[in-house]
Amino acid sequence: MLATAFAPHDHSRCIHSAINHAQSLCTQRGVRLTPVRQRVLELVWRSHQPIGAYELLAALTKEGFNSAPPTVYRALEFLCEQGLLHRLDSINAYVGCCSPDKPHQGHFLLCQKCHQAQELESQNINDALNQSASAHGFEIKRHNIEIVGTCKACLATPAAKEPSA
Amino acid sequence: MLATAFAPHDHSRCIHSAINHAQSLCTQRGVRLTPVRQRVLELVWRSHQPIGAYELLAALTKEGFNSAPPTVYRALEFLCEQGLLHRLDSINAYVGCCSPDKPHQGHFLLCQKCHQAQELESQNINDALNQSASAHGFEIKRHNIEIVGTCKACLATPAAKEPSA
DNA sequence: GGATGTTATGTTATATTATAACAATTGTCA
DNA sequence: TGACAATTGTTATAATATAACATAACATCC
Repeated sequence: MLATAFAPHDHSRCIHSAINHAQSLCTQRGVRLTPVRQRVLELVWRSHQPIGAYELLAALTKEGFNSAPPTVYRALEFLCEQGLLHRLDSINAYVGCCSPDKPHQGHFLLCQKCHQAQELESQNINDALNQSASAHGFEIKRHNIEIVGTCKACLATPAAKEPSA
Repeated sequence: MLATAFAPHDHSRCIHSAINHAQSLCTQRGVRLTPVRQRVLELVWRSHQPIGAYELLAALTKEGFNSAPPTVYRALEFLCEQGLLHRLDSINAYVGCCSPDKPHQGHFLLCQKCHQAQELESQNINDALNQSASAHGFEIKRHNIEIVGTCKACLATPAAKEPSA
């Protein structure tokens, strides 16, 4: 799953794995993956394209969930706290986390053309950040790394391209 | 100027230098640093603490500038395009750029305590980002690197501390 | 100087994103 | 079962950002 957001793949496995993972993590941690929380997680995982709060809200409404903004923001907050989602600040949108069992902040490649997001976990980036921070005596709490550009698949296809999953 | 946001310094020199720099760059480029644009730039440079659009708007209003949201957003857009400001996506705020003459995207240390922002330009970070991107065949257009935590000065002072400039 | 095109600003309205505050419900567990 | 905690419902509003169109300022060519 780790490096496939931009490439065609069996996305149902991503969803499945994410939900299973989430369920067992929440059980382990003694927190509750309630119906609305699980549904939000599934909706975010429908694709590798980050999704906004109000788009999620619309989807929930359509499915008959009660839904006002706080509903979805609370679910998103919970899921982010649990490391099941990441928020992408540059686009006010959320994307599923690829390895929620180990706490981390993601590094993201965001394709401007197909709008997929690929999460990276680069030790080199972490090292470089830590080095810069410590050179300034700065103690890191969290970080946000968003790299915007064009993905390999979109570079290869001159015409506009639809998201692959 | 480059490494002093978190430390006490003669901030009037930062402001002065930023404005002079901006004026000569705009002249060079044949673009206009109009009164409202220059004033917004000065207001952002009042400190190293990133400032939001509506706070700028309030300041402009107070000074008798015409001001509705588009006024300030347009000025901010211009200044960002010219590389005179950076936008910090994680806090919806703007901060002056320390080296507007060479095009770059900044890397920022954001202190949660004193709310100052320190811009970095780390070749190691750039290298690590480029390496990760090219490993995925990804072409970088721009990036946003925000590191949140506690600065040296605030780590040294147990009590709450006011911004130094 | 006046006509003309371009850039910038003024103005009104509204879209988008996010949270506060309090009430009701559900889950937990002694 | 009662009591407390966690979650969700509900209403209202705050905070951030842009669309759309009108007007004004500037440039420059004749």
